[in-house]
This record gives sequence, structure tokens and C-alpha cells, in this order.
Amino acid sequence: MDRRQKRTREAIFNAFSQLLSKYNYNQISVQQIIDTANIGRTTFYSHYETKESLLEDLCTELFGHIIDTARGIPHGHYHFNCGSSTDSVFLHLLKHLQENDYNILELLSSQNNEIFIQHFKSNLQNLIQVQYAQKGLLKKAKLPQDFLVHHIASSFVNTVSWWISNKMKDSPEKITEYFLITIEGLV
Amino acid sequence: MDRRQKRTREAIFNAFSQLLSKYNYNQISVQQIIDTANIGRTTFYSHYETKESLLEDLCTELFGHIIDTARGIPHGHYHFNCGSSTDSVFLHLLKHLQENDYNILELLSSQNNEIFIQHFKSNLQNLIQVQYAQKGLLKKAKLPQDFLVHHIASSFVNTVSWWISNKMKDSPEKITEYFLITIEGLV
DNA sequence: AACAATATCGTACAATATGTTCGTTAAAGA
DNA sequence: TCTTTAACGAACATATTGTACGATATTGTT
Repeated sequence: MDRRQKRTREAIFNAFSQLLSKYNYNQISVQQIIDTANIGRTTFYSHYETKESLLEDLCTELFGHIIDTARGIPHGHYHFNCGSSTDSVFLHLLKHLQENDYNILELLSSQNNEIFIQHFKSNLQNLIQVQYAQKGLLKKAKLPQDFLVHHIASSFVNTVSWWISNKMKDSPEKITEYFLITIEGLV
Repeated sequence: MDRRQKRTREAIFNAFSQLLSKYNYNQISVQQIIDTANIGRTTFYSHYETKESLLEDLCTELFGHIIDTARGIPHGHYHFNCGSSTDSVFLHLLKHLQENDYNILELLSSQNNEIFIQHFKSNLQNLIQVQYAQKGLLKKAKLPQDFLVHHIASSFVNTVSWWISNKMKDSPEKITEYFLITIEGLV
């Protein structure tokens, strides 16, 4: 890829992230992004059709990486309900968040958090679905599979959401413990 | 209140709901609302400052009523974890939804559902918080109170969200059963 | 029925945002 | 060096926003 394209793309991402951590997504204009990124009007529109497609791209970038690292965790170490929570894939995700990889925290903590929480959930759901299919983790078939997958993914992002709104006072280990309690008995 | 105000307000609400069930919230313009509601430009702005405040007002109206009816349920009949789910406050809420009171379903099923789900959650959280304080429903103090309240409210709206995305094939009773299983052992 | 109060209307206005066109300039990579 | 192409800037038509003002029609009241 052309260096110039990378530079521009990065400038747009940075400008957009910066604006999102300050202002409401709905109130951010393409013009503002252009001004903040210091790029030509034409340049922006040659990269993205709309503000929405930019958001889409940003989310794919952010959560794609984070979820991918989770996918990379050896399956042997992967399980939902372990007595100790020291090697859960969820703990792994929380640690990534705490380290603020990809400056994701500013976005998840901003007034626009619902947007990103939503994307987080979609990606996570897919991850859980795949792992679930591989293992057959349902203890008793009390609940439909897709309901359960939906519930687990939702519970995790809700936990993360609570953690962040609580200014991340607790440790990732503690949060993992809380989360595992909520899905105890379901898998 | 002046009849004219009521008429206008209702026209705006109807227009807005109608547009929301078709188009994305971000893409709906005040102009569209004005045109659809068939009111003068000045009139709209004498009622609402922005599109956002209109949304706020609509949500308050919708969920205020639904949650209020739930609040009205005699406390004796109110409990989270009953073996049978026949008289849960959650079942009550689901039945309201199924009856499509206040045309809330079109909105919860629309592409804008996250917005309304979010408001639903806020209102519900408050309801659960109050009821929780009244009773002391936590079985064991394994989890912080506010975490638990957050989790229960989230789980319910997630369940509703799943139900709706599944085209509400299951009965409210079945959904209540599913939901109660997810919080089994927590309260 | 008559009145005063006021909600609505229509038009107009400045300011801003949107998305596109086109010719020019500058950087990249072979 | 040379070709390709990304970025630029200016300009444009169109649409939206929020406000201002005077005229009109509807209310609720006396």
C-alpha cells in the first residue's frame, strides 16, 4: 500500500478517535474530521464514502485485533468455567483492555461507548460461537444454543461496561471472577 | 394543556416513530420530521430544541408508562426467582411488549433498536434497584450489589433483544423461563 | 358572543455541511 | 528517470440548521 495512503488513513483515524473521545458521534461532522486530520476534502471522500463507513472501519480495526489475539490462545488453556480464573480467555481480553491497546479505552469510556460496546459484542459473539461449536460446552440443554451464546457475550460486555463505568477500580482477575459467577451453572 | 399543543406534539411523535421504524436515526433530519408531521418549521422548534431532545422525550414517554405499570404490581406477587414463572414482573413486562403497547415494538425491532434498548435498560435498572433495596434479595454476597443490579437489568434487556431478533417466536412465558434460568443462583 | 392570549404558519435569512467535479501539484515506487 | 497516482484546493449545487418576524387561526375564558 502506498505510504501516502497509510499516512492519510492514520491521520483520519487519529482525528476521529480524538474527536470521539471529546464529542458525541452524532455531532461530529465530516468537516471537523477533515480539519482535525489536516487533509483535503477530496482526500477524505476518496478514502471513505461517509462518516458511518469510517466508523465501521475503525471498529473492525480495533476489535479485529483484540479478538484475534484471543483466538490465538491455545485451546488447551481455553475454558469458560474454571475454578480459578487465571487462564480464562476473558481474563486475557480484560488485560488487553487494561493495557489500553489501540487506545480502545478512550473510546469505550467516552459518551459514545454504546457504539463500541455494540461492536465488541458482535465480535465476541462470533468468537464464543466458534469455540462453543468446537467443544459442546452446554451442561444441560436447558437453553437454546444461540440464546446461550448471545447471553454469554452480552454478559461479558456488560461486565466490561460496568467495570469501565466504575473507573476500572477492580483488577482484571476480580472482574473475571465476577463474570464467571454470572454464567456459573449455564455452561 | 392547549389542544393545539397536544395535537402538534402527537403529530411530531407519530411522524418521528414512523420515520424511526423505516430509517436510521442519524439519517433522519428535522426537516423530514417537519414534513412528515405536516407542521410549520417554527412550530417544531417551539416544541423541541433538537432532534435529541425529541428522542429523549419519546423514550421517557414510552418506557415511563411501561415501567410504571410494573411498579404498580403488588409486591406480594413480585419476586425474581420463582419456580414457576407465572407471576414474575418480567413476564408482566414481556406481555406488555407483546401487546405492542404504545407501538413500542416497531421501535425495538427497528434498526435503531440499540437506542431504545439502552433507555429500556436505564429505566429497568432503576426499577430493579428499588425493588432490590426493599427486599435484600442477594442470596450470598458473592457479587457487589450494583454489579448484580446492572447484570440483572442487562440480562433482561438482552433477553428481550434476543427475543425480538428471533421474531418473538417463543411465548412470553417461555422467555421468562429462559431469563430466570440465566439469573438462577444469583438471587 | 366577544375577547384576549397564544399556538401555528409561511417566508425569509445567514451559516454550515454535504458530496462532487476538475485541473494542479507533489510524492511514491519501479 | 519516468510513470503512476495520492493529495490538494477551489468552486459548486444542494440541503439542513436554527432563528426572526408578522400574519392568521384556534383556544379557553369572561
